[in-house]
Amino acid sequence: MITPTIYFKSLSDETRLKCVLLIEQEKELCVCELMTALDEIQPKISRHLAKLRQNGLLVDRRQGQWVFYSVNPQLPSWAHKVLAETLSQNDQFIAAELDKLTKMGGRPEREARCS
Amino acid sequence: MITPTIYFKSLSDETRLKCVLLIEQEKELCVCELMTALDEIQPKISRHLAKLRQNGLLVDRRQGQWVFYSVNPQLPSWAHKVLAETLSQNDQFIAAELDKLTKMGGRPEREARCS
DNA sequence: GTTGCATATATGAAATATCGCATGTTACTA
DNA sequence: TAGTAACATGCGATATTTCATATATGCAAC
Repeated sequence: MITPTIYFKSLSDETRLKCVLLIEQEKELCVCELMTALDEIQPKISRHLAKLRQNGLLVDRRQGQWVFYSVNPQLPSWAHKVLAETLSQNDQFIAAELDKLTKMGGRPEREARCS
Repeated sequence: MITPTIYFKSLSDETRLKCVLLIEQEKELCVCELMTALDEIQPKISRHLAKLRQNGLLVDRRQGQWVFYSVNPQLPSWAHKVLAETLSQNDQFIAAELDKLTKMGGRPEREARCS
């Protein structure tokens, strides 16, 4: 079970926090979409996502060449409420990133998840 | 206004997080009470409280020789809900500290605040 | 197998955070 | 004014985090 310290430490970096909030908002995003949204190089995004996965905040699924990340459905409810509450009152915080995501071309197609 | 990044960075250290949650629970605590509860030396507690004050999470009031810290009433509601939600589902996280606080002798008397 | 794209990780340097100790400040008391 | 208790801060040492670059891995198409 994730501790409050590990949880908040995971959210304490701006890149990681924006990744998590974008994923919370969009349900599922792959590395290349986050690269475009945040305008950051691939290893940087990948490394932060790895930390978020190791710390239990995100889960990933591979579909062909893409790896999609989503919020871990097993997160305790307080942890998920923290994300939902933060997102609901901070649209400005990820507005520019969501805009770039919308304007991005060639986004990968999703197949239905077996969930 | 506090940014989500600064807010979560403030909560990312275990000492700071426990201080904030204890204060949220007890409404108001002074440095020496937090020293006892967390069993940490005074400069360490004081420095973390200073950072929490600088980042806008806490406010302080001096009463005689004591300085009492409480949660900033001007925190945006999402930020306060994060504290309340975290506290409500993690009693174990600060149980030992609350116990030491209860057993502490010679705690300072509070005077009514002019609020 | 080879090429190409998406993603992951290793490495080491640079930046940042945390710490203990010593010292400074403020307030009460005598 | 001197002494004591509570709290704050300056400083150097240490630990942790973040970063860019380079390289490795996994998958699909040919």
